[in-house]
Amino acid sequence: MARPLRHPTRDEIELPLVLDCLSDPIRLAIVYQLAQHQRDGTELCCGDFNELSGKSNLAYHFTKLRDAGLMQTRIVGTNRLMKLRREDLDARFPGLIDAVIKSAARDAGRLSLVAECEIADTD
Amino acid sequence: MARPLRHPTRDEIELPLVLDCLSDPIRLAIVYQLAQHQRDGTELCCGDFNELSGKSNLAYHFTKLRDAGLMQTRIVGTNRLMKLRREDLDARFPGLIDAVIKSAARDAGRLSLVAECEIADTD
DNA sequence: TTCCTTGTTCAAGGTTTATTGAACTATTGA
DNA sequence: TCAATAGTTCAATAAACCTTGAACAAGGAA
Repeated sequence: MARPLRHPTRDEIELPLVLDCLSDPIRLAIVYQLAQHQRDGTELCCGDFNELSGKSNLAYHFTKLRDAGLMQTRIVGTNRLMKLRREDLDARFPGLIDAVIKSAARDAGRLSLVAECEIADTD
Repeated sequence: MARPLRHPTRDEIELPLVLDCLSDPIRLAIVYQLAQHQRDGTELCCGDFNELSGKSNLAYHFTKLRDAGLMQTRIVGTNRLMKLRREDLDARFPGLIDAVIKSAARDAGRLSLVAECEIADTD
């Protein structure tokens, strides 16, 4: 399981692939949650998204997000810690991720960006 | 041919559908060209995109763009005049279209946003 | 009217996608 | 060593997607 994961370099990140990733509701929710937790420096692991779908389906979406250059994954023990590649994305496509995250936040009601229980406790 | 075309209202425009539209290279090129010509108030007709693909394939993409709320089409004689729904999009998703257009412009080389001949005469 | 132009619609095709469950690997902890 | 945990990979399936060409509809010009 310690196979090195391939990530595209900054320059290899392609706009259509990024937009395609963001156009899927589950992937948008993943990116949204990564963006939220990025602000306090937290990395998330696969299990943190279990409310969004089944494990194998999530693994499929994680691969797409990693291949498109949206997120970085590092392996720590039996966990995968993931974070948004914000600096790279901002450098390649200034303002894009920001606009998407903010637009998603405004439409949070229709988009189901988080699990039901997480919506409940908005303390 | 004078059937009224259905356009979603501003509020009905959905983020995932918009991003999905923009993730296809042909549709991104259409939106890009609409955005360029919008600045001088020009509307474009279907034929203006003939270099991008065949007519029936373009009609398919036009329908998707219209259904997603990205562009408005009005019928004038035997032509369809199309424009970007910039105000509606900016109201729903501030900064998004701008970031996408600018990112596309930067990557113009890889994206083939215009026909070969148009790239040639950059006068 | 007749033809030409503009553009849509339809059916068919091949491709890619998202989703599932079962089987598997690797690490941790008892 | 053994079991539990975290996550991947594989095969299968149904749905959606993009593309093509042929047939169609409507307006403008001769």
